[in-house]
Amino acid sequence: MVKKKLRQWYLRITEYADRLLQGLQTVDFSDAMKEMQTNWIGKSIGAEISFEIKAASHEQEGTKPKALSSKLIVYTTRPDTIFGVDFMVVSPEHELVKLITTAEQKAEVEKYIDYVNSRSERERMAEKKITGCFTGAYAINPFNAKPIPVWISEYVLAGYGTGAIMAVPCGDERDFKFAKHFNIPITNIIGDHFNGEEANDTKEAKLTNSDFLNGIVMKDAIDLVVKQIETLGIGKKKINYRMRDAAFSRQRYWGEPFPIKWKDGTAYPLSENELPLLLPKVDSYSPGPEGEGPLANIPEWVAKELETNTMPGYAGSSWYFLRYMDPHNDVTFCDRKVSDYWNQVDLYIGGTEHAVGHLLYSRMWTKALYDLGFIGYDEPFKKLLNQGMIQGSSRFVYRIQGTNKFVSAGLKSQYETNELHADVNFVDGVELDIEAFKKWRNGEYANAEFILEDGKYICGAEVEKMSKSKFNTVNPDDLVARYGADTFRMYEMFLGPVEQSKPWDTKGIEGVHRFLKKLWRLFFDETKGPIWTESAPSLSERAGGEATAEELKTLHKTIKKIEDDTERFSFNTAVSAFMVCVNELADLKCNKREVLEPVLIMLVPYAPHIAEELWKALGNSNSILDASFPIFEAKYVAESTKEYPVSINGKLRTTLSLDINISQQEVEPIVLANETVQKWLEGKAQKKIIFVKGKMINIVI
RNA sequence: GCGGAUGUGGCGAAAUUGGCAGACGCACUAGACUUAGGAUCUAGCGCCGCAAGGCAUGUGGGUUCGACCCCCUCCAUCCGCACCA
Repeated sequence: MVKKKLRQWYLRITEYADRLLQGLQTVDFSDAMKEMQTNWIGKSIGAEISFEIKAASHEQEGTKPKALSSKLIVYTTRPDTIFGVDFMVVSPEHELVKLITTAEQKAEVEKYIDYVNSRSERERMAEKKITGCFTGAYAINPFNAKPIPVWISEYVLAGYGTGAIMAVPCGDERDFKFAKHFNIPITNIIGDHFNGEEANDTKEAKLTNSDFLNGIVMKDAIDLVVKQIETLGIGKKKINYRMRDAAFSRQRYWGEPFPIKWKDGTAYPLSENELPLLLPKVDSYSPGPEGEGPLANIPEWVAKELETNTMPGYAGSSWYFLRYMDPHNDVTFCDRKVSDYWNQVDLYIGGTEHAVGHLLYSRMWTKALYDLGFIGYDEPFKKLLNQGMIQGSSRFVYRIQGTNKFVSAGLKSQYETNELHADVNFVDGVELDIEAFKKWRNGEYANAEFILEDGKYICGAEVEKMSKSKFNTVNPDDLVARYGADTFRMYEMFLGPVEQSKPWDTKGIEGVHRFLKKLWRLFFDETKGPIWTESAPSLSERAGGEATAEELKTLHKTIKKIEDDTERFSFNTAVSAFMVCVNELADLKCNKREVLEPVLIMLVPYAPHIAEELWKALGNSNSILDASFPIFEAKYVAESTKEYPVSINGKLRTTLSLDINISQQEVEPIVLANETVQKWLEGKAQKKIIFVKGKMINIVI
């Protein structure tokens, strides 16, 4: 493997950082999503302060300090701690390192930089060792002329802020640990708030040891110091973002071409009449000779000096919803009148895995198009609903180290084993189908031996992301073939709240399937054929009369529930409401078109195929998609009495059927006369009777 | 470490505004129909108890006439970010 520098294009998303942050307040996203984007953008308000540097070792030797033209500029969010700075840390890659390192420290610094370079990013993140090296140089605190040793350490990142920090060990945990590790004396500027055992990042402490800031509460001192450094011309207020510009070119894959051509090493955009730039037809998508994209393999493309990188997937995914509004327009991507008409995407259902990618890029893209006047809004998605992930349920086998023997999960503690994913498709529950396992991966385990428990090989199990690499993927095609797409769709909805993740488990799918069959039987009998009836006798020989009050009550109760549940994305309870409805209609032996037809219409989004099929079976010639949603009428569900729960001291003891409009005065004597209530009162007088109309009755004794 | 979420029967879950905990479904038990049942129907099904009743929404506390729901403590699991000064 060889590391190579490649030409890359970047999307200047950092230009939009602040607006992407502001915009979050105007959209209906979950808090988790807003939090993720906010953290990713990582806005921080602070100051850049520049420090004079002197090479102290020269001074000590009595020679003239070497005049250093470069100053050390640090970024801090806590300028109020300026008098607590006990050392500086610059990143090992910082350009100043070479300039300021003293002769005495040169060897050590070089050794340290070699060490840092030897470590991969992964190692650096995984093991957080405290490492560092003194440069021999000192920065001068501009307020009290105190010399501050300058160190280098890998914990300071070159890419953030100025790549250098002022370390305040009494207020920052990492700085504190660093100071302890290298025995750097710690200045306490927060009085009692610092205990010497750990740093305290409070902003509430009154400053001590801080010259002109003494006695001022830290959070109030921040602006004071910023003003002061601005007056002195040694720094300025500065806002930083953690977010980086997004790499916007790809080499390995086919993607949209850049409308860019090169001339003498300079990139020029193609003129309008050269657009659209279309990709050539190719047979092979292999990468170009020097790790460039596939386009570098195409002579006519290269001859025109066109850019050979292609765009990443999110180039298209950032704005496709606009094209969907006006897909056949060959003049512009989407006519302004059209996008004004459709406006924002009302509801976007997607997973959180796109939180800091696609969902951030589309927001930026929309803002750019808005700025250019192509669309009239700068947020793409009005509301975002995060559906949970269907996770995989992984199975593991345990191979005894250095052997081809596998030990059943219950016995694995007796051996040194390696855990391997086994394909869930040949595990029944947790029992491994050994023969299938032996044939797996072209017989890689054909000669494996197995240590069984009770004659079975038991696998370990864990819930993980569903992924091919974990061999825990299941193919929905099998289920669709067996139960149909409607059952599959409805079962997914029935599993639980949409926004919750859960492992894929088909245990309950039968229930949904039975429901659909039961629905079917309201229309058709296995032997008799069609059994639905018409309300008006003249329309059919199967006349059933008017729908009864009970039938209409079931229907309208369901209309209300489905409307409400769908509106609040509570699909699992909506499915259950359909089940209740069909159960009730079956109990009532209701086969009336007048009642069944509205149920079908409501069912369309949940089980579209069967709804349409039954709709057609009823003799409708249009599509059920064009039918209008049934209208709820309260009169059919109105009750005249209510079964009130009666509690004594909050514990349910009995229920009473009472007039819906009964008042507290009327209730009290009825309740007190009740046999069960009398029994529980045991002759004692009640202190209070709580009566909540339409809800409950509670007697306090 | 920081941030977000979630904990309710054997299982998936419901309880929408603080007011009957467990709707609906799976699994299970018994029965009916049947040549048959991986079809359908009936009944039962949180735990303890013969019953009356008691106990139950991760733990411990608080507020309230009343808490799965509000507040505090702790525990567990999942997800995201992970040295961002």
